Amino acid sequence: MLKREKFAIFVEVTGPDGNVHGDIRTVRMAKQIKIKEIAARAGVSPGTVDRVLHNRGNVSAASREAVERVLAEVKYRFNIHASAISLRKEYNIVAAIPTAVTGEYWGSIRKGIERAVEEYSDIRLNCTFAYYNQFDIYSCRSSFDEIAAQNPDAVILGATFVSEARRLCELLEARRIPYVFVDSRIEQTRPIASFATEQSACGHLCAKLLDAIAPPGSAFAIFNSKRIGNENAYNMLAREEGFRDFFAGAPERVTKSEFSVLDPEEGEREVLRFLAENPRVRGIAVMNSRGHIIADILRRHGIQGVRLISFDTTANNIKCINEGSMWAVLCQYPEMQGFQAMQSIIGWLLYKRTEPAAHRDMPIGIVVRENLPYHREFLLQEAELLP
Amino acid sequence: MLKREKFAIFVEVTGPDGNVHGDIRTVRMAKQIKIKEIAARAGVSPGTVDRVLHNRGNVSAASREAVERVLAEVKYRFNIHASAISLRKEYNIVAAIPTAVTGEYWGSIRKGIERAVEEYSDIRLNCTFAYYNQFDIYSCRSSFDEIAAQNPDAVILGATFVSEARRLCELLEARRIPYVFVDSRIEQTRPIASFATEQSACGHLCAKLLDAIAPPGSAFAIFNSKRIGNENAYNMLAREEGFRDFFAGAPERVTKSEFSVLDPEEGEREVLRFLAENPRVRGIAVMNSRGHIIADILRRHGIQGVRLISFDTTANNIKCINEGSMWAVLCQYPEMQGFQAMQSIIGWLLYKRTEPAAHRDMPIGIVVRENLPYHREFLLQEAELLP
DNA sequence: CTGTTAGCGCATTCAC
DNA sequence: GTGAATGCGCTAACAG
Repeated sequence: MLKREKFAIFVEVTGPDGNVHGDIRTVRMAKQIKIKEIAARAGVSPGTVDRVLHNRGNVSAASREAVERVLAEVKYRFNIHASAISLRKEYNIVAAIPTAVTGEYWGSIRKGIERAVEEYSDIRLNCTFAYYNQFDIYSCRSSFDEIAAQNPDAVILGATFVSEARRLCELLEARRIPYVFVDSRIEQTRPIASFATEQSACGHLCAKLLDAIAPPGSAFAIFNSKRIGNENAYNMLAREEGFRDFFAGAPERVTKSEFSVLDPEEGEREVLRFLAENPRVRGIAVMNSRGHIIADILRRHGIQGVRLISFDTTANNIKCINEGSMWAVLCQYPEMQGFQAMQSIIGWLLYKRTEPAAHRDMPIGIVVRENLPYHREFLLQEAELLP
Repeated sequence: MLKREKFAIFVEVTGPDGNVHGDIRTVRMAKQIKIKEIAARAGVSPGTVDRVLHNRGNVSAASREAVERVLAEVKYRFNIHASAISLRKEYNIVAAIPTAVTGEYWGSIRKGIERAVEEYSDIRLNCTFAYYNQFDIYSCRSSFDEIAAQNPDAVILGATFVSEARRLCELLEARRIPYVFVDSRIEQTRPIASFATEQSACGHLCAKLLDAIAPPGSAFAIFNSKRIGNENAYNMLAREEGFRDFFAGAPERVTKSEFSVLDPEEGEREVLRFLAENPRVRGIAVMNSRGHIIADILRRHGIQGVRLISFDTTANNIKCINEGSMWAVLCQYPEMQGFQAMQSIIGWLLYKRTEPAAHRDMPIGIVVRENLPYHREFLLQEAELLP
């Protein structure tokens, strides 16, 4: 009834009813070929194979070809453990990002980077964070100059000033220093990878949700904080574009307003005035993480029936979601961005993965009160393999 | 203006306006202590330290104490690379799960498991899949018996028959074979980890969404497929409970119905009849992955204004989301579950992480048409470090 | 240019 | 019980 082979290969199980019930199959690891074996087959020494694999020159055309011929037949993969263990180089990596406050967006990106350093703690990584004020081009420039001065092995860039970023990228490319982007992608640069959310899709989604949850025919407002926040204007504009695109057939349903963050009382007056003047508005989109400010105003003034959606699972926003003053936040998984950015650098530096990876769009998470308790910024469990 | 030390430690950048603009700080890896060093400090040999660390006996009380004293002072961590490389054992792992069809729920779990095997390909893992028919207790029993016969090093269990699962777990515990659950957690068992979604929270979320997107005062229906599907009844019941809980204040708004899957034409008649008899129903929840069947019926009959939410990003459901016949699916990240299950086994077997991990609730994803293109079952990029 | 060799940190014999 | 010795697969320095 049970056919069995050493460690089960294929088994059919026939039950009392005469039917086949089960099916067992084994996925066995293919035996990995080693450098030594490749060397033997190519008639060269392991050292030469290593030189070919890492493209580090000093190999005659003949040897190279011999090795490559073997390589073409077998599918060789580095044993990352053996690599890591025999690699004693220290890597200096700089992350130049806007000031990262714990619990806010850039703080999460930083956390993701730090987690990667932790996760790969068997690799000697020094990570330097160079923070700048994202509303201050001088600080950005100094920060970037400093990076150049450091001459690091790789750079992680959270770029809010496009021109400055381009300048730095040129410099890095000239020095052959690899770099990756987080939270952005900049044309005419050649990062080894970039991680960002498709902002207009976020705006589109935001509109879709507000439209779905508000009474038919409602009007909607885009609220932007005035020049202060923790996001760059570029992202906000792209989101707004996506939002308006959703209502392209009825643009009159979308209004836009601004509110001061620096002067909260003035901001509050602005918001209340706007709502009084626009009674058909039944949904508000705040295109950055400052939605909690609006939520507080709505809550304090007992304004019902106006749904609010904002961005990023910051500490403040989470509070609002929980107390019901905000309907949803859209989440960009900043921790994942940071983690993956560092991962791609490790892949490049250590494992010589030298083709630039395509840009990666991050998932867009929808977080409402009911799934908030299960939401995780960092979606793979942290450092699972660390003892 | 720039203070610098070897590789930047702290830098303040003063701009033309006299303000401080930047801030640079380095996170340097703490130097890890090695077994050799511990041995030296404890006045024993590396071998002895290893024996203590792995609890494998043949150590005098005196040596053990000496080592443990040192261990208490320093925070030692195995170098996973060195461990992995010097560990040449082959591990046989069995995954006993319901028949896994690619593109459906259990197929994704399998994929996650396979990805983990792939990702950790430097560890010798053989994974055997023992599939059973989740509606057939005989097949489950045979499958589980086979597992016992195999005497594997660890087991992944997707358990739909509680009694059978318990019986197997007892057996495994007696033989000290570690096991983990995916998609479930079963009382009175002691898995080293378990990964599952909080099903009643899913139901609750489902209700919240339907309520939000349907006109005020709408009625809602729970549609269940009759005894055929790819989910176990237990999960469906828990979801229903959560759903009803949301409407606890107005239970009359929730109706329930069933439809045949085996006989599609009959199923269609049932659905149409139900909708005709319950015109106030403006939202339908299908508590398993079979929502696409309802979606097709609604679409083919041009029934507008009834929102539909189902579970799992199966190929069929994704199609419906895209064409607009389904409003959302709730997603349980099955691939992640499979991946993490295997990860926790690796952690246990190789890195001797021996405290049972707490149960892990998976995130609950909301997938609508607008964020579908960015949705990823497997949220950390796949095999990023593989060459 | 190329082969040889000495580690990397840990696990596991094998003598003592 | 315990320490010394060997090897895992790969990298890099060193002779030729």
